[in-house]
Amino acid sequence: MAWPPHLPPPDPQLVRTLTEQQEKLRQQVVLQKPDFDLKLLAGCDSSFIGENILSVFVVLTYPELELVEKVWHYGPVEMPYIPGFLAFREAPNLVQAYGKLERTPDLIMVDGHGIAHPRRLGIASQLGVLLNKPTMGVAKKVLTGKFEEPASVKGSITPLTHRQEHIGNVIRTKDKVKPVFVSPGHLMDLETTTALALQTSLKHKLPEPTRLADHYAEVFKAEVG
DNA sequence: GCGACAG
DNA sequence: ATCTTGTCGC
Repeated sequence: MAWPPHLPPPDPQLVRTLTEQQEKLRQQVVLQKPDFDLKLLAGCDSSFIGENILSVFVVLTYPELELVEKVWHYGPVEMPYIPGFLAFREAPNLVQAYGKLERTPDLIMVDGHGIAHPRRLGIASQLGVLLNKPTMGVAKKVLTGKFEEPASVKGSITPLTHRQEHIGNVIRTKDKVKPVFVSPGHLMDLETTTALALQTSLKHKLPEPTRLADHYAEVFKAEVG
């Protein structure tokens, strides 16, 4: 994979190392119908402040979707952003934030892709393996694959495919608003992932877990900075 | 060879 | 992700 024109050219040696690590983690990813009885649903997101990263985790009840907990962790960013290797930059701090939760969620919705990734290991999948927890990815933009624009009415779904594989779905979670790209991360399947993304999308484009994590990332950011 | 590229 | 102005609609 090459890289966007506006981004600093990644170090070839670093990319080689990270690619090897991704392969090992990818082999641990499990795609299956989740076996949990969904009661607590978490959402996570990160924001940046200079050389530091602020990661947030929120936990909501299911199916009520009431916020019951929110935590954050602030630390230095060790890795540069390289398309396809986002997890190496954000996952470490997300794991630290996750450790601060008092409650144990049954599933985590991550801001980014799951297996809808060039090597099938987006940040949602990688985080799932690191935490040994069911995860699903909800991204605002496509990274890999082809798709048709879903109809403009909420609920419209279109498949995201890559190399003959159905790696995710493009979902219109709100009328006339750009769709989101969802894919299973770990210990999840595409069907459940798609259903939950829609079920938890209320009056906004993003499902509640991810939307609230995104929201509190801004709130905490103001408190920290 | 020419694009495209999560956050 | 972040920077950054005005503008449209509920």
